[in-house]
Amino acid sequence: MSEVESFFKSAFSVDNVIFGFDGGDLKVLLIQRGAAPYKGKWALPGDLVYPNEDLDTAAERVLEQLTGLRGVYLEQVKAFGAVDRHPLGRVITIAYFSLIKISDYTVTPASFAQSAKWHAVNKVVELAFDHNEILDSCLRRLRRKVRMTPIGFELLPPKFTLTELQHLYEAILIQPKDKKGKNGNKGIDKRNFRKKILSTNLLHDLNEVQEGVAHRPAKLYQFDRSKYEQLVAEGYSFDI
Amino acid sequence: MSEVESFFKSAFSVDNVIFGFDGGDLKVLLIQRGAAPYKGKWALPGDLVYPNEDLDTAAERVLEQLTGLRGVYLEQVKAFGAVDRHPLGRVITIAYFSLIKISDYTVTPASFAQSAKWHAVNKVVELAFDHNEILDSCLRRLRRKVRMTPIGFELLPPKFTLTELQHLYEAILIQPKDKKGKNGNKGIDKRNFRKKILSTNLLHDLNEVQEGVAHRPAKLYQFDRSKYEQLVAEGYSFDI
DNA sequence: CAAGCTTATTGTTTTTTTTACACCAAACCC
DNA sequence: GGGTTTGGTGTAAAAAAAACAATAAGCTTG
Repeated sequence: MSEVESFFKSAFSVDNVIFGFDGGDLKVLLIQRGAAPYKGKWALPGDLVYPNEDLDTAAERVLEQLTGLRGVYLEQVKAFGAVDRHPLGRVITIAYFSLIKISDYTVTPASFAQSAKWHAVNKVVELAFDHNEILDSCLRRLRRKVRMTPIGFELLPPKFTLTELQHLYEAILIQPKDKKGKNGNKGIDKRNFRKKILSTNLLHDLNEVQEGVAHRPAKLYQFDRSKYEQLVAEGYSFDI
Repeated sequence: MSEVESFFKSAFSVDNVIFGFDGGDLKVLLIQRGAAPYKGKWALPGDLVYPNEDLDTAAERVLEQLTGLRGVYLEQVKAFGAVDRHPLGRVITIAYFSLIKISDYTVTPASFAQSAKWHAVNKVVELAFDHNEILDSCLRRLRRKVRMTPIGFELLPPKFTLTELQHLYEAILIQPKDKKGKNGNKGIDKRNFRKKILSTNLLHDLNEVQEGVAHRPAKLYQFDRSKYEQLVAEGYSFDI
């Protein structure tokens, strides 16, 4: 390792916690490492930052190389820099999380040989490096942020039902506390949730309904981003 | 610059926004740079991270070298890594903020030749590098955090009055919006503030009063940290 | 096509939290 | 002892949050 170490003295990287929602669980996109260290382990997608590249740009690049997506929600969380966090040298990493519509991600583009796969965040295994810790930080950040800003919609298709939206909030906010038995996590009250979310006036009723469901079809809504931005300019603050 | 540039390729630093409270204004401790770049400009205290030093440790070191203080409140905020943020090379910096009791900071210890000085956060001038942006981020973080966790007490002496505590919250939370004229920033209602803060039961009434004031002396209180930690263990969440 | 199944939709009441608001008390100064 | 200054207190109205259950709409099945 020593000749590697002398070459590879100090560097910085970005790691990206890419969240998605499949209607039931909150998921995170992980890659299986094809090379040492931690070969075979699941890890967050990430890369070293290029010498002339901003941190945000590097995070966008990692995201695009893996998913082909651009212009999606991306937020820096914090830096992780424990001396021994990387076995081959001093590498501090800047953690980001991004929110994508899971249906926009099809299969791994050709450019990435590694196998990438969605994992339910509640069932994530042991990851490479300090990536479990990074994931935890990003998840906590998401839990806080999703109640203060309307970023939840980034995880849903453009048209969605109120039930889907509620399930999204439940998947993000309700953590499995008690292992089993009667836990206090009842879920969100349906009537109160709908009342609250509709009272923001940020959902546009499309006058369309679901199709192909074996029960009463639900109405479809769309998030009205321009209205939100206008309200923010007037001092409005989203809060769910 | 080119020979410097080739030597000084890429590095990381920490910068520390050290907050204090003098009874009236929220302050930040700045140093005046004694060397290029930005010689003579005010800047946040910071330093390069040593090769075998954790990021948190580096931030603690910067704080201790400047103030002589250890074991004070310190929190990482985020990384700043624009390509051109440092004129001499690629340096990304990890921003921290810390909260100290302003009376614990006497004068610059001998180890630091630079002149360090408290500046009211509302009147901070143009700083070196991207330090204004870093300060803004840390201030926003403090504003959010001070309402969610009882960190405000870190800025007050061990014994304080409710009026002092209220002034602290006002100094942190009320931002001077409208330049002049009738702004909407009325300040916090005294009765409601006292009701709310006392209802947490986290303030211990010391049965002592102020001395040497030319008016009715106020009662002194102390923050009960052990009670807070016990309540947190039971699921309590501070909220002001 | 009727009965049954599944999910969607809706309103009221109670409780809790937040806001608004004004007067007397205590110490010092002169 | 009267004036000045800051400390300390309660109540009522408004707003927000929480608790709670019956009917509606479409599909499936017999």
